[in-house]
Amino acid sequence: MGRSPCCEKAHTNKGAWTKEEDDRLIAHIRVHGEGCWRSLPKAAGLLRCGKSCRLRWINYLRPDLKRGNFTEEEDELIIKLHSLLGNKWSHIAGRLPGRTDNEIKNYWNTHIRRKLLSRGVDPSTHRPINGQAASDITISFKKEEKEDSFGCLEERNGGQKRPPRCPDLNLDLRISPPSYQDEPEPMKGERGLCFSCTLGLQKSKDCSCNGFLDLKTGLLDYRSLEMK
DNA sequence: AACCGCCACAACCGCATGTCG
DNA sequence: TCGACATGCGGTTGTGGCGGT
Repeated sequence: MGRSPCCEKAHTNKGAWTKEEDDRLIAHIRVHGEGCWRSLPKAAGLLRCGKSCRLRWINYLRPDLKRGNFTEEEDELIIKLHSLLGNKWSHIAGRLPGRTDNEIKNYWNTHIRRKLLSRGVDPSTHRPINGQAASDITISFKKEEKEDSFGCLEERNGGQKRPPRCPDLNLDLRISPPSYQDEPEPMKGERGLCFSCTLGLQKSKDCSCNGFLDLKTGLLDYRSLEMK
């Protein structure tokens, strides 16, 4: 279907935002709130397209953004979430309060990729580059389980297998720590993890433990538990 | 001082998805 | 149900800073 351009390109500024443009955008959103991005530039007196305004606000001007370096804990959390979700930056960002998808995407491409490569891990598959079986970051689903919160398990309909509904999710992945089904009970103080928690959905209604990603800093944010 | 290459990150682009009449 | 529109998302590009030569 044909689409009109998102903005009148001939009459819009491009490139870096000026302080004045930032101030105008902030002032407008303070008064009118977020939304109506298409009409916002005109209303705010900005020669920018709506998408540009939205990006600028979401990625840099929002008051709740956490600027500055990523912590080691954030690094590891991003790696874990990426192993589960792939390049779903917005979903990953939803679990890192104060961080944006764009920020995480850039950080991944510039820092974490290199970090994983230096560990001998393929950043896209999270498997060892030398071809060995992945040791601790893989996803596996038990056949008995009916469906996870993302609806990614195989379903059986009249005994027939249906393909997973999340073809873009690497089902060869499993997140550690592994289930204890074939292992001794966890040591006192160690925790087994329910399936919700292995997906970073601690405290969801399905959580049956108090485990995974329970960072001491309380970094996790469950605003976006509902996946598309 | 000038040049070059690399890196980090801000911003853009095109497509997908959601919503509404 | 369909089309138009608004918004969101992920990949890619552009650019400024910095260090090395």
